[in-house]
Amino acid sequence: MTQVRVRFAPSPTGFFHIGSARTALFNWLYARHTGGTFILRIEDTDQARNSEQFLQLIYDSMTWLGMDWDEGPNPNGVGERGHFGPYRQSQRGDIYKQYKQKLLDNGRAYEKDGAIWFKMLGERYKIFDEHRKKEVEKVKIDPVVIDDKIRGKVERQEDEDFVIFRSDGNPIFHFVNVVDDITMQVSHVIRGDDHLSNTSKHVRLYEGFGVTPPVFAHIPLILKSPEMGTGKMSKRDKGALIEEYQQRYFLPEALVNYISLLGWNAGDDREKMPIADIVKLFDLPGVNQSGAKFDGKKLNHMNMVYLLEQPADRFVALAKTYFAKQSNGAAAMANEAYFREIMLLAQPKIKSIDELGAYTAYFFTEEFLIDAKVKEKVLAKGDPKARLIELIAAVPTMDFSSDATIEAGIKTLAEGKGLGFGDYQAVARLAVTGTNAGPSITAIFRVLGKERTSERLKKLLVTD
RNA sequence: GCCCUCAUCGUCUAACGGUUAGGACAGUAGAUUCUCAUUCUAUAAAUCGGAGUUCGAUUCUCCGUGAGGGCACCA
Repeated sequence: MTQVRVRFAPSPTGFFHIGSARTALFNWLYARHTGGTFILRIEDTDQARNSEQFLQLIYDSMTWLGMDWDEGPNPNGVGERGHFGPYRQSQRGDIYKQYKQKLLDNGRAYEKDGAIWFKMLGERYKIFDEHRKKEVEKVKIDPVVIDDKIRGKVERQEDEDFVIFRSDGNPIFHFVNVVDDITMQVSHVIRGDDHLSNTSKHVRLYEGFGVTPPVFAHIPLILKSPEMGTGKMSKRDKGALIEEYQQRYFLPEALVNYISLLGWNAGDDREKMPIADIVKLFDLPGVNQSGAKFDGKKLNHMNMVYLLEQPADRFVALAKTYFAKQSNGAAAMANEAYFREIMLLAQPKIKSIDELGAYTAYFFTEEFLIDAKVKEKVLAKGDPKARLIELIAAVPTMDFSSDATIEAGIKTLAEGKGLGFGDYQAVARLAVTGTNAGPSITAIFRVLGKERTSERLKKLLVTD
């Protein structure tokens, strides 16, 4: 068994999207599963569309998702690792020239109109192509048979010469892709289904170089969800960009877990599982053949499940990075212990980190908003004003040392009036948070302290 | 138009040719907690159509249909 060498070969011509991430992930998983090598190769031959910004985004996204590469440019873009470089196609011009010459020398390439064409072998004839509205020259030739690890045997006729070097001197994708895979000794090409039709070209190129092609494995595409329309997921679709999840403070391991399930499963009912288990179980024959529609709701759910089980320290650290980026810096500047206490109250209640701001706002300012609808609702029920007055009177003598003592205090008050805890809860919550949602009211009282609790209760009474 | 690929609940997916076609997300209905969220319980929901092969097809074959991809001096 030869050593597994796989590569992920993005081009820095746009945002890093979920389809790219999944292709990268399947390559990475296969490398880690087999103990092979994962190569990151930058396909930046399209000088008109490349950008340094997008190149950096590739490094950042890969790193954030936890997909480390054994060979390729360094994550900071300075220098590189591995012995098969350079790993940026823009720096491999000499290698391409050399390989172009090989084809020129062995008669498999020729020049026409300033471009270099790859020559198919066989009897030639001309035919008018209705689709392209021009006459094309075709070659009578046997179909290429691709023994795909995921799709099985696929046959396709490749019966036209094609350009491998543009007249401006730059090589074309098919050519560089194959040359790089040869020189980097790539053993398995795992890529999107959209390349399946190209593969016959690639096989002919390998043949032209006299090299045995690698194993191919074409994974199904990620499609738009029904509400987004039809077709494959594109960079313009909502939820398609990795960057977006990073900015929304999704947990990368949740995102990785979710996308691993798009076209693959563990073989049992398990869905949420640590990356080590996915690595252990992942294999090419287990990959599905049909396209998977993207479901943002399931991803949200996965993220929530991961968030709930985060250790306190990691959650608080995540919350800190989130608040540090918010325009209102009050939370980020808050006392460490106070901040931590609040975040841990919020953790079991929120579905994503980016809800934290709104969810905990009232802890960090006295100028929090009162939700008008909630207010209307709460004030319409029972005699909230009387309850408020009673609370204001009772709070100064209550024991604020723990949730339990506060609960006892309110219950004592309630019992004295022949009422229940619930009769005070809603109006108290409205007064101190402005909402009808949040952690337990006793915890909020305790964290706010007697002073601020009293102030807020009084404030509502006055403004009411 | 030509070529390639695919086809199980709305969505992601299980099911050696023999199951009451299973799980998860999203629905719906209840229960629980001081609110909200979580959680729990219940519930509805699928084998694209037609031929064949077989004692028996979700599963194998063919034909339709539908969906996706490709057909560049883009990657």
